[in-house]
Amino acid sequence: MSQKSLQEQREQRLRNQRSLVERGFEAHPYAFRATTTAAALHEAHSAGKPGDAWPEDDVVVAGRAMTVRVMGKVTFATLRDASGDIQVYLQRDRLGDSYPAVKKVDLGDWLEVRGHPFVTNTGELTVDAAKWRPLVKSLRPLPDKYHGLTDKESRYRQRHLDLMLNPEVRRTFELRSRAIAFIRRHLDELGFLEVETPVLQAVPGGAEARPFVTHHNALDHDFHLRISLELYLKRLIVGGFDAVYEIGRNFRNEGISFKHNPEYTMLELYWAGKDYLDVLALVEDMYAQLVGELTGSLVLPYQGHQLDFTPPWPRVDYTGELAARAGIDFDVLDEPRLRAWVAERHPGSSTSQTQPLCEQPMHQLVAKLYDIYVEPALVQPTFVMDHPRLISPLAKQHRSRQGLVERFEPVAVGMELGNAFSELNDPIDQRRRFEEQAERRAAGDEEAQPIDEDFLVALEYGMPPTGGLGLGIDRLAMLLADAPSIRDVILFPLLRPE
RNA sequence: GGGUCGUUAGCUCAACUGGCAGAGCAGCUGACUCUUAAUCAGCGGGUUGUAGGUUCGAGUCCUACACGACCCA
Repeated sequence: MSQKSLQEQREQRLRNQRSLVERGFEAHPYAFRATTTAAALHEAHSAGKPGDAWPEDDVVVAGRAMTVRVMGKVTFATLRDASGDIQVYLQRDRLGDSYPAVKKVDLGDWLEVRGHPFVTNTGELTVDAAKWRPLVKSLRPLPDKYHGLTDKESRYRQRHLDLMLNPEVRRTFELRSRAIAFIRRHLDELGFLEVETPVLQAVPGGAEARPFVTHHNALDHDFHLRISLELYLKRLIVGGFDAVYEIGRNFRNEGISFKHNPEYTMLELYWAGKDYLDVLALVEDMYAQLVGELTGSLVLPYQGHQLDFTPPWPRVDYTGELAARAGIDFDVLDEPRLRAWVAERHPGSSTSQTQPLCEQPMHQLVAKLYDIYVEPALVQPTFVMDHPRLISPLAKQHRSRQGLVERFEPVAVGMELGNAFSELNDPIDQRRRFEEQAERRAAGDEEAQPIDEDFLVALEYGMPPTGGLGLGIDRLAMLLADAPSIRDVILFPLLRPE
């Protein structure tokens, strides 16, 4: 880290800072008052031609100096603010005594420039400085001004540099932010109430995942970081709220991949009086409106695909689609026949290190077959409907189909975008499901859900018929930004400490 | 978890079958009143991810480790 070249450059920059102070500038002024932005200036003068000038237009711009071209008694610099880049022109004839200090400006410094816009001979909108001052010095050199910062590890570890050097990265995170704002606005207009539920939970439930464990000293008790928001939000429906949502962080103690980060953001909503089909309509509608408003089209280019979000999206049946894609000509929930089929088609091919696929518990077997045959094949936005009961411990028994529940998952480009049910509100049935989970836990399945007695007691007071939804915000952002990895839509993705 | 690839100056990258570690940008000095990857002249900057090993000699070969990327599960 303390390489000589870097150290020398830092010392040089500190000398330049002292030199600026000696010339009467503040090293660290307390505020700046830009009257416009780079983007606003470009928009205001988009029709300007070389030689045009607006001397009556007195503007103040402020930004980071990304390039500085000193040509003796004249200097051009490009300032970058949050909106974009604007060139400024500093000349001795106009600036007089304050001009020589321009030579003490280093790449990366923030500057404030007051002047009037004009268009250079080569056609670039530029602010002709009547006055300037440094706002802060960068003590470190910027990465290569032409190639920028490309090393992915550096980009994730030093996101500030990534944002500085790669404007499209900033746009990605602006897009993510606007998507979340859209969702809030949309749900608020539908009458939903935004709430907050605990991150620290004694019994982590609502999903099948391994939790992070932490410790509260004063209570001398271990807590878990939440793996979902579900069980607390349902308590609020029991309590009488009729439509609630939360956009918050979940923490799952599992591997990292292009579509998994251990902490990620979920929208969950619960809607009294509604079933899963009502929720499906909401998802289809909200996704389409959101994509349309944020990108200007319902067809989204994503990694070489053209994803069409125009409603209605195709609906496919979970078990039916699995049978069709795997080439199974019997009921996939017929356990003996399925095991025999798997033993033949996937002999010994263990997807985990533990046991052959055909010997795994039925719920894992079905889920893995779905992961192999169905999910990767679904490219266009699609609703996968009516999952097996044995992989859905919180969803309500299907009103007309034996062994299935009322559940759907929106899927696109092989990624699960969300998960929704007609919520199970029969406390007796819910206890039975939890007990099944407990048995799996006892058998060594660390992802099986623990029994949440408090939640069961709450359910016994009567939760009205309710539709619920979980929607992955990061994956939504990936689609919107055409980002190949979840790390590209999380500002600070989890990395191993150096 | 497995496989493949990567780690060389602040940044982006070179360095053939093992033979003096280089370039561009950034930096320093100087010139330059419409430049824009400014240009021109000159100069400095390295524990080649870490620890071992082989060798007369290792950025290069071997082993282990660290971190990362991509693919697979």
